[in-house]
Order: sequence, then C-alpha cells, then structure tokens
Amino acid sequence: MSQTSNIQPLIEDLAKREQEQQIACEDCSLYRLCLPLGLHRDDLLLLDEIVMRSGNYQAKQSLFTATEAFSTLFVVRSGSFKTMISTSNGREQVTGFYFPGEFVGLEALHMPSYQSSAVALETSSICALPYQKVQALGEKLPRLQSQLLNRLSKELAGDKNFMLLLGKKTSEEKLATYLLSLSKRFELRGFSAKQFVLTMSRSDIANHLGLAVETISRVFTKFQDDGLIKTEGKVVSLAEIERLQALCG
Amino acid sequence: MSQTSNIQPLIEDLAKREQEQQIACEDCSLYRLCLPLGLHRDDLLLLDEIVMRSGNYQAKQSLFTATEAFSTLFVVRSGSFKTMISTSNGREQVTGFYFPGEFVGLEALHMPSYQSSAVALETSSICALPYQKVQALGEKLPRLQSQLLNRLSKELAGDKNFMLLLGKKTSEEKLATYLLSLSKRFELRGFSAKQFVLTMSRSDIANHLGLAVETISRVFTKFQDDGLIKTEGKVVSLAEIERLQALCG
DNA sequence: CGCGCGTTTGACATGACTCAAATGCTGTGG
DNA sequence: CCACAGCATTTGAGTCATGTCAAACGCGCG
Repeated sequence: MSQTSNIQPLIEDLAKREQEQQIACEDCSLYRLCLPLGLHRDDLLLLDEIVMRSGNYQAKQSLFTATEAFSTLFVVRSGSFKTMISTSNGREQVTGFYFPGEFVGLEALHMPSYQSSAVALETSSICALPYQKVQALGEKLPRLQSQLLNRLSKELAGDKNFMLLLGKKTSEEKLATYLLSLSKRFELRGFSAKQFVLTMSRSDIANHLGLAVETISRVFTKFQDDGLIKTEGKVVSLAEIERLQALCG
Repeated sequence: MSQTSNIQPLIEDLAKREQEQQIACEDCSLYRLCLPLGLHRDDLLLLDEIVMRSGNYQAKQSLFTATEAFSTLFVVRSGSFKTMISTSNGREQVTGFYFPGEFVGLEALHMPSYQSSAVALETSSICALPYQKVQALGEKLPRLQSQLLNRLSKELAGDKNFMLLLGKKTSEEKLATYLLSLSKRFELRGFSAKQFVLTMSRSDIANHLGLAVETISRVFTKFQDDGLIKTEGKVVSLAEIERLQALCG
C-alpha cells in the first residue's frame, strides 16, 4: 500500500512531462525503437542535450519542404507523417509514411536541401536533432553513428523491397503487402496487428502504391467482399492475415 | 629527359599494381569517388589494411545471394553489377546497377543476410570490406562513419527518386530518365556523357524500370526514330540531351 | 444542419503486357 | 575460320489491368 502511494506521484509526473514533451530519452516510451538504443546512460544524457522536443504539428502541416535547407533530422514522437517527392511538372509520389520512433529526412543528410517534403497526417509531435550537433556528438560516440547507420540501412532495405512492390506487383498484391507492412509496424509499437487506423487518406495510399484512388477503393471493397478485411472508414481490421500474406505475391 | 626516364618505371609499376589489384586506396584512380574521401593519410593506411582487393568476377557470376550471411561490403573497382530482389513466387526486381566507386550491399548492414543478390554484368573486380572491421575502425575514425552515412544517404535519396519513376512515369519518361542518370554517372567518372556502353541487357533495363522487354525495345526505336539517341547494340549515343531532359517528366 | 471533400461505384479508354514470330548477334565446337 | 545453336532484340497483333472521366454517396467539419 505504501508502495502504491509512493509510486503514484511519480507516474503522474511522468505523464505530465510526456505530455509537455520534456521527457528524457531515457524515460521515453519509444526508447526501444528509437536512436538511443545501445547507448550508455552517460551518452544518453549527452544525446538528450541536443534533442529538441518540438511543438505539435496539426494535420496537413508541413514538417519540411523539398527546397528548404537541410539542417535537422526528425524522429516522430507521436502521430504520423508522409513524405513526398515531385517531378518538375508537378506530379507527386508519396515516398513513405512515418510512425513514432521512425526517422524522417534521412535521405537528405548528404546534401544541402531536403529533396522531399514531409507533412503531418494528424496531430503529431516530433523530436528534432540538429544534424551538425549529431555529427559532433557522433565523433565522441561511435555507437550513435552505428545506430544511425542501422537506421539508414533499414530504410534502404525497406525501399528496395518497395521497388519490388512498385515494379512487379498487381494492385491486389500491392494493397495486401501494404496492409501487412503497416500491421507489422503497429505490432512492433505494441498496438494491435489486426486492427488499426489508417491515418492517411485512400488517395495517399493509392499514390504511394502507384495506383489510382479508384483502384485502391475497388481493391478495398474486393478484399472486404472476400472476407479478408473489414473497413469502417479509416479503421481496418485484418480478418485473415494468412490469406492476405498469400496474396502478397 | 632524365625526368621522363625516371617516371616511366613508376608509371609501369602503378599500372602493374593496378592490374594486380594491389594498389593502395591512396593511389587508386577512384579515390575521388570512393569511401576514403576526407580521410587523412594515416587513416587511409588503416583503411587499406582492411580492404581486400578481391579477384575478378566474370559476367553473370554472383557477388552475393539474398540468403547468404552478410559479412562484407563491396565497392565496385572495375566493371559493373546489378542487384535484384525477388518475391516468394519468383518474380524478380532489378533494384540497381553499380559502377566503379559505388557500394553494393549497403541495405544489408543492419541484418544477418543480404536480402538481395548481386551479379556481375561483365568482367569486373571489387574491393571487399569486412563489415566487422569497418565497424571497429569506425570507432577510431569518425570520418569513416560519416563517409558511410553519406553513401547510405545518397543511395537512399536515389531510391526515393526512383520510386517517383516507378510510380508515376510513363515508359518514355522512364527510359529518358534512366539514360540521363547513366549519362551523369559516367560523366562523373570521367567518361563521355554522350556516348556509353549499356553493360546490362535490355531485359535488365526493362525489369529495373518496371516495364516489359518489348516495351523498352519499342521506346528505344521510337527515341531513335525521333533522333534523340542513336543505338548500335549495347552502345548508345545521346544526340539531344536537352530534348531527353524535357521528356523526363 | 449543410457544405465540401473524400470515397465509392460505374462505364469506358488506353498504355503497357502477352503471345508469337522474325531477325540478329555471340560464343562454341567442328 | 566457319556454321550452327541458343539467346537477345525487334516487330506485330491482340488483350487486359489499370487509368480516366463522371456521378452518386456519405462522413466530418465548421
């Protein structure tokens, strides 16, 4: 009993700090997924010092644009983002969706400007890491660099896989693959693998998968008719993960 | 005169060592493009020690396969390679082509096995970097890590751009974009931007661009009929780079 | 409550694919 | 050194998956 009454204020404090985004990396619920993994306690404090826990973003608010000068790496703290790249004549490709613990903007760290733009899909918050400071800290903490390398490599591997989807899969295979990929990512974050919210619009999904909105809509209804999934607006339930898996090509 | 006679043996020695692939990073003609850029002389010697200048590969010979355990990063020394990834049911996507000074296998460095496979397109040679040793050296040489980060980031940026091609471009835009991208890469290596050899087959190109061989063949002939390019088997000449550029979408 | 955007559905068009066959090239063995 | 086999490339004809256009629907926001 006395234990409970001791702990309670601590929990409240934590919740309050988390809400105010003052929480240290060490105590962050994303610790397991985020950059600091593998760093020692002392190193973490150094990392903490350069992390700017930035204010909230509203849906459709821009995190950065393609032409803007690159200076900062972002990690999603809560909510979700999409990134896009566009042709000179204005066609756009959604290059990725980003969830808590994931880095946005890694493809820019070798050049003067972000080449893509990032936009919040819902009310979201991020941690901002001024890249110059990350580099400086990296000189002292090789494990930090290694973590970054891993992150980049992971994203690269994901993108190679995505090329397979874009280049070789049918519309049904594309959507099945996409839904399962989301499912895995949510599961990794401790959410249900079977039911989740699609924070992005159908048209974002369509664009990302190299399809027309109408096609995505049709495949959604087909999957539903076939009993593979259930949709209610933005909420999807995967009813038959195995059969979906078989559909991935 | 005496100078010439002094230098001549040195040049011959260099050529011989280059041929035998014993040449040090410091003296390598790819220095400008490769990993060591930005390292100090002393650091270079350390890097030299872990680089294994591997034997030749013949056309169609495998550098690594998707299931093989990851242990080594490769840098193309001469020739060219393609990488592929495949679906469970055997469809393949060519994920990239690699020329001298470029890294192959970067997407694997966070996981136990190469997820893609790499194959030589012609007689080629590589430098092999055991990744464990790179990591160990990286602890001492932050600039080495930074270089690696840059490489990864550059490849990532290229892949994001390639998503735009796969997802949003027509067959003509795809081929035009592809030819110009090759042109730029060759130019960077000191070769002609206007005329070069396509070491990969039409079917490799088609696969990479998410098209059928027949389509690629037709677009090649169309471009030729339109006076944009000239082809003679594997040799292409870009006759009107500007107009090609305009076609990129 | 109503407007507007996002989504769904239907009808039709088309770019790229598939299948088929001719042509050309390359490497190999006689 | 030539001839042939086998693969790569080109060309043609017809089909199909997905895109486009159009319209109805409905949910969510103001």
